[in-house]
Amino acid sequence: MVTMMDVSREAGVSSATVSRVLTGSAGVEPATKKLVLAAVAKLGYRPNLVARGLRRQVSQVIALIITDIENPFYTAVCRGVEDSARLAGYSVILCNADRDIEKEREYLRVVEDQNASGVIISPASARKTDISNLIDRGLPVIAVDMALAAATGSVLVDNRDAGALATEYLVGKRCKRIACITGPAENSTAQDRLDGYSRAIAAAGLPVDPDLIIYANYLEDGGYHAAKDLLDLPYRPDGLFVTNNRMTVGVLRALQERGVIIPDEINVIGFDELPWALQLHPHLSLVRQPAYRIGQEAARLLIDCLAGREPSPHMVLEAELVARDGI
Amino acid sequence: MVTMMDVSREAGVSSATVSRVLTGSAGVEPATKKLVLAAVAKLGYRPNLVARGLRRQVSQVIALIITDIENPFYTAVCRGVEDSARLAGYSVILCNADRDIEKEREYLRVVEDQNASGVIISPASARKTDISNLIDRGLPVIAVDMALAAATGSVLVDNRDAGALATEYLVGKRCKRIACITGPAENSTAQDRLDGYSRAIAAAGLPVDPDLIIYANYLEDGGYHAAKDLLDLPYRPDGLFVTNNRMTVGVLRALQERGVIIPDEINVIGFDELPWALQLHPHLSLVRQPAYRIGQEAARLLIDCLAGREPSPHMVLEAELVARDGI
DNA sequence: TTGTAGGCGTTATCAC
DNA sequence: GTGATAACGCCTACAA
Repeated sequence: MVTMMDVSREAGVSSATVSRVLTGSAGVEPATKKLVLAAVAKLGYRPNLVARGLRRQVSQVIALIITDIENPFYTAVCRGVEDSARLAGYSVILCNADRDIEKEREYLRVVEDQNASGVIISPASARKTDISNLIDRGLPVIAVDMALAAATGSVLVDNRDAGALATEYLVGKRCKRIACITGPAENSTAQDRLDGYSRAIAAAGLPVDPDLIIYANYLEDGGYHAAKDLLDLPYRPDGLFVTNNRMTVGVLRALQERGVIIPDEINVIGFDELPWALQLHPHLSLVRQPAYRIGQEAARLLIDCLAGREPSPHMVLEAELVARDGI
Repeated sequence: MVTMMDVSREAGVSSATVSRVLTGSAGVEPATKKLVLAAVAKLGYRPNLVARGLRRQVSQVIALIITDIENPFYTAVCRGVEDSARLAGYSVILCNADRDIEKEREYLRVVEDQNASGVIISPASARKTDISNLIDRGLPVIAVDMALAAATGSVLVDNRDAGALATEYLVGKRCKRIACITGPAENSTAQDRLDGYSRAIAAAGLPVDPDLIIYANYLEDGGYHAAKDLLDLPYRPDGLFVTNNRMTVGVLRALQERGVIIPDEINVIGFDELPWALQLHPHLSLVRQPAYRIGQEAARLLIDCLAGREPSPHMVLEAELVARDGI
């Protein structure tokens, strides 16, 4: 390994001067600078990030803690974070917390021990996720996907509005019995989307029927069983809002098994991207969060915080309606 | 932050002794040890991993460089790596190289600068991916998904056998004109799967028709256009082997647009998991690599190498045929 | 403008 | 068995 000492010897200056050149501090004679840079190039020197991290007390690493790496929404967020961080010279540690509050807690500890510069997190729970240690240490934490009271900043969509947007689409399709399959009751994001649904139902003058609201687990099987239950009702719904992408897969399977055709017998609107769905299911509409951009902006916000910028780092992005009324 | 010095003062011993207790070195009086552990617990001390990394010259971090984070195969590998690494007390830096040799190179540099303990990589190219720097520095590198001559170890399936397995399935379905859509010509894994196809075609006594072999880009649009081309042939194929999952999505779309029914008009076998496909396309068969296990084993192998174990860390796993002859 | 020196928190090598 | 002490590679007062 080639160290700063080697460079300084090669250039005939002290290591302090090398450091100054490399960190871009002012006050180095241009000639000296040239000398140093030549030595750096000649020896192929690259700073040891671990030593730098120890000295500066922060690494150039940001941690990204996500909820579900098998969910395309979160992978898109990842890409956004990664691309944005990379441009700014940061590395990303990715941690998949798996909707598991324990695993998440453990990762938050690791992040602290590794002296990450900051954290981007899609919390497992708005209430239980505890970032106080990080905040106390002065580490910036940006929440995505779910609001977190203690967070330094956040990049979110208004999930109530998004839920209302989805529901209004179904209202516009003249649906009279609109059902909603949402996530776990303790999940605030799921609750918000459901609130939006309720608001839109009320605004349309439709009756709110508790039978038409089902809480499920945000996974395929949850969507599947919920859809089956809805299809078994004495009066079937003619519209269905599913509040996440993986449940939408289960819903499609249930409909397929029962031979129920979209949009003839029921209109369906999902939430968040399923990369293949738009290709293979031309009648499935959806409300889509700008996942990649959420990641990008979160990283940008975090890096701004690290640089001491950004007074109010809270950002609300718009969810988009992808209406697909047939080919 | 509470340091080892704080602990040593609390316990009334030197920091060297604290270190010995914490690293489990032999030769510490049980009574002293108890004292130290009590102090650690009381102060909530946790070692600074950065300082340890600097001193020991290796971190407890392994880097995972993957080809495509939006491909469910790789995300499953990720989970395997992560779960396995976590159990052994390692953190994972995830890097998404995006099939881009430049991006991959850059990540390999970052990994070196961060003093990762080792690397697991699904190479962008068997020829161009250059890990010699890491190997020279003594860092173990485990290749997955694609063989890499210089790698310390590897976890792979035999892609020729897997390709043959897929093709034999179609032969068994009495297909007479079997096509293959494979990945980029310079991709050795794609080439291997194609070789397996050719071998099986020959073994079945079927003619090898160059029109039935298409090289595409491993992405949805590539599969889509390739399938269209095949459907436009004067004599349509009655069997189709698609060598990766994302292209399979494109193929399904093309078939759907043309109204071609599986398995009545054509039998299709894909490669690698599409989490939703098994649910929504009951007639789509596939050959599946044990993605999660590949990740697990790769991490295990790497950690064994780091511990100085594992004389020949090359592992070949079996791909599995998921035959779906209808409900 | 440049050099010297001390320390970030840990571990390893000596003595004792 | 335990305690000083010197690194690991870098950055930053402070001095020159």
